[in-house]
Amino acid sequence: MGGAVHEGASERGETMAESKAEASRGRGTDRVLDILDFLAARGTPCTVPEICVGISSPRSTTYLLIERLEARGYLEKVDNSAYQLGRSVAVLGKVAMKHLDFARFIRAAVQQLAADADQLAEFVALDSWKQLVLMAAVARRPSYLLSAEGSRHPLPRTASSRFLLRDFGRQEILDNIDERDYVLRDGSVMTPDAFIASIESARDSDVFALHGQVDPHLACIASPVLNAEGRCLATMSLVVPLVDFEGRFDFYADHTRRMAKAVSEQLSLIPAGREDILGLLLKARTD
Amino acid sequence: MGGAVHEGASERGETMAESKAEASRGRGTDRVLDILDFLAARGTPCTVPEICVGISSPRSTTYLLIERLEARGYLEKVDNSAYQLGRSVAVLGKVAMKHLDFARFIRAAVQQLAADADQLAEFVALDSWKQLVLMAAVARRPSYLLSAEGSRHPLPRTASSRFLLRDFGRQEILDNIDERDYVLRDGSVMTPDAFIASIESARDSDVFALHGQVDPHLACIASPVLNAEGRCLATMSLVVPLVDFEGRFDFYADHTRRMAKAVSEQLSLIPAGREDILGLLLKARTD
DNA sequence: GGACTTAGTCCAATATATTGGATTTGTCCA
DNA sequence: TGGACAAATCCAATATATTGGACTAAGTCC
Repeated sequence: MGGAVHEGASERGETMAESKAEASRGRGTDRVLDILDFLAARGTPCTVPEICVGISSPRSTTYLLIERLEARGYLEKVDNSAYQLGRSVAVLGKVAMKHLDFARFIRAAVQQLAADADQLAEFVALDSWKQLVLMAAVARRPSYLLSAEGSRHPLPRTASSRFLLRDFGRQEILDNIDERDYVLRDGSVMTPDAFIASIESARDSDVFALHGQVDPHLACIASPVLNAEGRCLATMSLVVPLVDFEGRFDFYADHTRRMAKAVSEQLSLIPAGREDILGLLLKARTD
Repeated sequence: MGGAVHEGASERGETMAESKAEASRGRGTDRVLDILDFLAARGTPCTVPEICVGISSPRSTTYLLIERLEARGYLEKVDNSAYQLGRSVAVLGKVAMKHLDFARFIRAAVQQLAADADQLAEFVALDSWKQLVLMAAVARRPSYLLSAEGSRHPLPRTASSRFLLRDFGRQEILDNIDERDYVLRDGSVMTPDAFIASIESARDSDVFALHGQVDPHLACIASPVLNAEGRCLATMSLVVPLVDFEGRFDFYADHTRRMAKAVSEQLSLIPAGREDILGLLLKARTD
């Protein structure tokens, strides 16, 4: 949505403009939720005009609704005239958190994936331009693998990075990744262009596998965790000894994909660009 | 609001019922927030009919609004047909919590009170039919006082209890308080009836003081922290050596009252009967 | 200090959200 | 199986929430 629109010929343009577009009225209930979602997505206080453009609603309506939300403690005015989510929302969230334990759900998913595949499973996100392992679970067999929660890896070495970097611009990627990170485990060097190309090649896939990049004896397979708009928030990933991996790509891919989808549903409403919320949700201690 | 209403004579009652009440239409935006607040106040999943009576709204409207809320992740269906607050609300709450640190505010208030009065100040709630000190702050002078965060005291000994028990029924109070708790510090025994009477006597006050009950050399003064409906959620309290207290009641009462009011504003939207939310809010670790 | 931009308020016209009640669907038990 | 009750859906009538635009207030910039 929002792509460039082909302009009609100018003489026709007038005619089309004449057609009463009859933009239908918005609904108050939707607008109220739009306002809340918008402020959550921003994360910083916003003025009423900012909110107006952010949710594209008329000024009169917006002022009215914001007044009502403020009266009920859903919004609070900070400084002079910027609003942010209010105490009612905080209380509501606390109550919601009692039932909804995101951290537990994701951990269960990681453990399930580890059990299903009988391999090391990870839940991975982007942090400071490294791959950060947020959760990891080993299968029942004892694992010699080094990956642990909290560990960071250079992005070009990881399968997950192909999805995690998908929504960044080429230049941004080139600017932020340390050039030492392009040195792979076997000592060979990947060119930034090859890396970008690799990211592009994964754009339309829902799994991506690397063999021997992290470790010469390991394969790594990842599947993206997406929000409602299709932005990649994180990945589910398996680390598999090459000896197990041969000829079983589909098996591992299927399980990884399935769990990534399940987690995506849970996290689908995290707004694009607010992956920090993911961190907050995982830190939740609910009782 | 909600006090007992004098019924008119029965024959007049009919006449009044006849008057076309012309109940004006409700507003969708309000109803949406009503639903969220109601579910937060309940804390358990509710069916649509339950919500209808809970917020007294027509069925058709309620089904419609709930459907919209569910579509946006603000509500989730559990089991077959009961709803509870959804993941959107949890995310919203997380974001709101970044700005709104209730724990910090209350702690600041307790410390302020301690500094203003130059005495031990406490933020106190009811827990398992004891008085629980949730937060405490000492004035700049070193204090020999024993009170500490997490400590529990028998209710009849405390000034705070007169407010904390205000909204409970006589029988409930009698049933739940251990009879040993009626033994005061000096060894004398307060009768349950005297305790109930004491609670009643404090009902219309916004401060209550006890001399020498907790300790023969101490006075204790408390002021209630109220929610929007006037329910007592907690108290702000000062513990003062009797030697300092003499002739300075107004000074201590004023400060205690003022801080209790300030905290009340912060907590005013905690629903009656959900004091557990207070615990959740205080535990919030926001970064 | 005057012109210009941005923020906020107010109001009448009308598109539509809300509503009661009828209807259908589901559930429970005899 | 059927009868009774509750839950959920549907629908037309109308009360009203939404809206554009006019208007005022408040900054901002030369």
